[in-house]
Amino acid sequence: MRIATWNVNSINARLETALAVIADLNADVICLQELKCEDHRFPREAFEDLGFNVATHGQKTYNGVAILSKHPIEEASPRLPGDPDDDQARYLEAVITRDGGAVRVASMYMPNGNPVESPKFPYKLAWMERLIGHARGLLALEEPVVLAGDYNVIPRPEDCHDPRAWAGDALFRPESRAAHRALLNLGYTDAFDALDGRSGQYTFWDYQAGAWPKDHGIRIDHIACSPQAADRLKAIEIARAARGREKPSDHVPVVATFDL
DNA sequence: ATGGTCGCGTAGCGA
Repeated sequence: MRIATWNVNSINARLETALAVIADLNADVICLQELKCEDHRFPREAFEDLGFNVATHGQKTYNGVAILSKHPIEEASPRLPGDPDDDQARYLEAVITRDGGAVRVASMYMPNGNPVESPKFPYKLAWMERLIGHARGLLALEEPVVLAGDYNVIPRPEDCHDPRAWAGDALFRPESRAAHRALLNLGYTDAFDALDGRSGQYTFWDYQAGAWPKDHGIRIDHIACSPQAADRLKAIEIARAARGREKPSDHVPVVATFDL
């Protein structure tokens, strides 16, 4: 089973590009982020025509996450537990079933957190703490669990072109990196760490200042696997070519392959 | 060169 994550940066502005990118991915499950539309404006039929089941959790203008799956989607559950007042559409969890097994998949769009002197940074850290609490509970199920998404965290200095340029940014602050490590330290395996780990393998390049042609990117889209998923993890790929297309998202897909 | 680019929605915010 191939499970992908991709921050699409508006599904409606990107539909033609998205259909081409997704055709190339050959994925069974695709977690999308930054839909930037309410559920009734998601182009569901375009993906159903490609053979995907569709679950969405959108909102007007900002955020929004979806799960596309060639296998049945069960127990689709929007919202990260732990704060009933959080109305930002950043989390959708579902169980993907196929003969003889199931995998629980979350599509996540973690808060950016900038500027760090604003309430956005504590919101980011609180969101990550809620995720850690929820992810701890999921481990008790002893199931294959895959937490995929735009984490808005640069894990290591080697995951950005110029660490000095990112010093102090919410994506690279010690608190953000520590929260990401704490999630993994619960017992989750980061798919890229486990199978690749190279420097300079980016998943995001800003639209500004020639970041893509200069390869001034950052690696912020990640896939965390429970032990039962990590046991079956076989490959990790970053679909870098997507950034060179017409009308690209600023992120590219990441795909993990499992013996599931 | 003290900006630069997108998307949403139609000004200015978010990234």
